[in-house]
Amino acid sequence: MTTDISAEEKIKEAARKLFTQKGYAAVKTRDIATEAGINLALLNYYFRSKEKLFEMIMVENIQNFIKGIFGILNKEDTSIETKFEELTSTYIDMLAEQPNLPSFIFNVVREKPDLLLEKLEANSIITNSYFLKQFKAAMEKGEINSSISPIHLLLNFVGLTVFPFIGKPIIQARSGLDQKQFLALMEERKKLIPMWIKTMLKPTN
Amino acid sequence: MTTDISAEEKIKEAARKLFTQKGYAAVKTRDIATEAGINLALLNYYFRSKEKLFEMIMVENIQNFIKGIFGILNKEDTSIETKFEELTSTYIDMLAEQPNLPSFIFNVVREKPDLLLEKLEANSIITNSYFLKQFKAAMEKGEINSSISPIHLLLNFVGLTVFPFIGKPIIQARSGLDQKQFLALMEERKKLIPMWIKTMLKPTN
DNA sequence: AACTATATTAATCAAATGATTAAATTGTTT
DNA sequence: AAACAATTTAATCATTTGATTAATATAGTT
Repeated sequence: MTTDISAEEKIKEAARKLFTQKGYAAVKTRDIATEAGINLALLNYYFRSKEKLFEMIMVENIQNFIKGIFGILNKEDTSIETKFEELTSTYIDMLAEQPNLPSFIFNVVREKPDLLLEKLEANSIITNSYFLKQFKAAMEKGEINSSISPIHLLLNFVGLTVFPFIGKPIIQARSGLDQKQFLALMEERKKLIPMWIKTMLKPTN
Repeated sequence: MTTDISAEEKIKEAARKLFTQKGYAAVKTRDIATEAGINLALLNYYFRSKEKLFEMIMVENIQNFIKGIFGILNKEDTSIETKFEELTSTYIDMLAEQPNLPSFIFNVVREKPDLLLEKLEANSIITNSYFLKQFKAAMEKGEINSSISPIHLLLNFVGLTVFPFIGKPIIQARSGLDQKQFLALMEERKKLIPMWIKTMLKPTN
């Protein structure tokens, strides 16, 4: 017996699924209504407009995407390496459950550039983090390869972690990996990525 | 004096620009007509339908994305390391000129999953390449770290190279890098990425 | 010039789409 | 039960959107 969900919830979940999968323009209000199994008018009754509904989903998706980072980046008693291990593990678990979050987010920038960037303002998570202080300190002490700037490191970490999920549909189609095998690969990467990052950070002497 | 371009060309270029930027559903035929400065009916006169026009652009975009790989992967007289250097350089140059090709391609899979994957069938570039033979041979000889499978390597290479361009709008907005600075960073990566790949490949003894 | 094929335009169509309305149903309070 | 508010529905609107048409203009051919 499926728990009795309110119409409002049904709409929101249908909208989340479709918007996250296909973006804004490709999803029609009638698609959402059908997916939710409700009358089209209820969408406007509860959420005023398609636009408003989308923004709501978008904000939640962004929060899902960046929550979990904050705590890790600001721990004062873990090493840089440990932080990368925790970040990788947290991210891969999250992406395994919501594999098209990254595509969604990068796509909002394409479809509605202003909208996302404006909502993203509040996000100074990284620049204000304890992690960054820690990183700079290690760099001054010469414990870190100074030829790799923090921005390269960030690009690398996010690229290594997030990219496989963006490319997932193509990868699976081309390689023939099924869902299980794909997840097993990602599980492997939980150990591999921090290792790779570690070697990148190692000072060249 | 702008060279006199035919209406057909104007439409195609406008379509390429807009579709590549925003995907299929978000672009309206009238947007294309306006961008091209032509009468709406000409779009259908020359290209039958929005769908046909889109497919044409898509195929060309995919070809742009994968051309250039083939030659490099099948050279019989270059080392694995050299191949990665050439791939990185070729790719970053190409992406610098067409930064939203990756977003476009990954997005087609979202909007029209069947369409892209069907067109992608012909693409067995990697699996049939001389590179793969070379790679497997090196692995058997123990010249390569056997804990990293070719698929991880591919994910890493593409992730490190392509991801920054997918994330470009967000990265620029958050970091304040201008176009010039961003390109300088990517230029740096031409040397860095092959180096990182190299250390990933190094056997752990 | 007369003819023909091609290119271009303005006007219009039909379907799709986001949104609203008024009526009907259900739920809650008195 | 009566009265009221909240929810849901079917019908409808006004725009948007992809596409077509018929008329006109342009260029090329005889």
